[in-house]
Amino acid sequence: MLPETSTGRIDKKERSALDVAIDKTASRKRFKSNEEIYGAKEPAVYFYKVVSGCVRSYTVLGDGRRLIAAFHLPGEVFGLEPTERHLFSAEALSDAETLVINRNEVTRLAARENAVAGALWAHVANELHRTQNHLLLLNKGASERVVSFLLEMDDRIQLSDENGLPMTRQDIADYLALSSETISRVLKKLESASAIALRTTRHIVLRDRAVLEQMVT
Amino acid sequence: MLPETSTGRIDKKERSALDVAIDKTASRKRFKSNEEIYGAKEPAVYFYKVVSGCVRSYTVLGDGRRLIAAFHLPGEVFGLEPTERHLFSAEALSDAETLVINRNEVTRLAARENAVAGALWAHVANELHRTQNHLLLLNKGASERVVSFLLEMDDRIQLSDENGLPMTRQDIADYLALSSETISRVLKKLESASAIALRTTRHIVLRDRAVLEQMVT
DNA sequence: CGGAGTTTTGATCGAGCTCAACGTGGGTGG
DNA sequence: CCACCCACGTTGAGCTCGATCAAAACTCCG
Repeated sequence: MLPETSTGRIDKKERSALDVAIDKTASRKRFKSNEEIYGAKEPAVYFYKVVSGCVRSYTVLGDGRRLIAAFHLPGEVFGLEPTERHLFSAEALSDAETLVINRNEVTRLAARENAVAGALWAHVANELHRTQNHLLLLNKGASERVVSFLLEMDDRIQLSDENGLPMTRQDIADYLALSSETISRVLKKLESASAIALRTTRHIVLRDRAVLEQMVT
Repeated sequence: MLPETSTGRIDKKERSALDVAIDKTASRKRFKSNEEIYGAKEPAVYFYKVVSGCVRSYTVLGDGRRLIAAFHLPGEVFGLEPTERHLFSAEALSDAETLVINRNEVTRLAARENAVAGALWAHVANELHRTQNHLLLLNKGASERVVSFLLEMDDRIQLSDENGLPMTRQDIADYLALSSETISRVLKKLESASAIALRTTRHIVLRDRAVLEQMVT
């Protein structure tokens, strides 16, 4: 028990234990661009694993602004909340293919198989870690937020000419709690400083990772 | 498994299961005002339960600003991270008495007793829920943050003439990511609107909860 | 090509920060 | 018991960063 992932990441062994559980019970489902996968406050009957495409988890604040809590890329599990109801809504960013898993089946399995229980624990721990990082992010300046985002995305997908961002400027803005105009301006500034290159709007290449990393402090 | 606390709160049964575990193994330790309990990145060998006084979990950002992640009041458990090392530092706000629990002992117990494992799960789930709320908080205006804080504190301790806040303005500021000056000004404004009364600096009374609750939206 | 959604760019505005000065109250030693 | 003291809190003035508003430019498809 208590899988002790010092990095906060799900490690290989646990991931495969959960994967096995998922493969046993999952069915496949496709979502079109901007299609809702589930809404906040709905009973969390299912959770999901991204096969292809990209998904956003978000909530709409009282004043109508949208806060994106996370982007979910292929291979990642989302919607597996420790509560009975979803806290966030989820939508496909682009056309997306997912595996749909019945939550109860997996939790029943977890009661018998320790490895699965460990994987679930690790997943929540990971989620907590992510959220804490997001919290720290919002206490930084605009440039630092954008740079953190770029570095994070470059870790998760390889940013290159062939491999662009799956999300719009507005999505980035809502993730970083900035306006889309500010995203534009910061990116421009980073390009002028030749820390990045903007091949097209979606294709951003990190030119000087060292400089970028030292900006986030 | 998966204790399903829809409120995100640890429910009675689970709390007592963890309490029993704590009572079996805990020793008592006192900390003086502002004394460090543990530092960020230290191995998380122990976790704690507040008996009396108040504790803050915080981190210091790159630019020297301090972000308080949580205040821990009597009865609450803190330092029980899902990672091998503490993510935050913890200090006593005031003179505080705590129970110190060896983490391994409890996790070993959890491997055998399902109720204890459930309590641990619930604790992390609760922590996640808290952090998510904190995240949403930082996307609101200054007044809304302060009001949210007051309502939260009134839920946790009864704010009254006899029962003041345990923390300074600066602590509140670092929790809400505002300056202490802004805290002062907002409190003043709320008093002028007779939504609250400032008996002394630490003794704040909520006069019109309805108005306050409708401010946070 | 054309048209709608997205991105960029510019100009202005404002919430909250910073810096500085002043007030206050709780604790300590005489 | 009082006076002093020093950390804490309040108040004011000006500034800054990023939001907002407006409009032009680009891009992706039909």
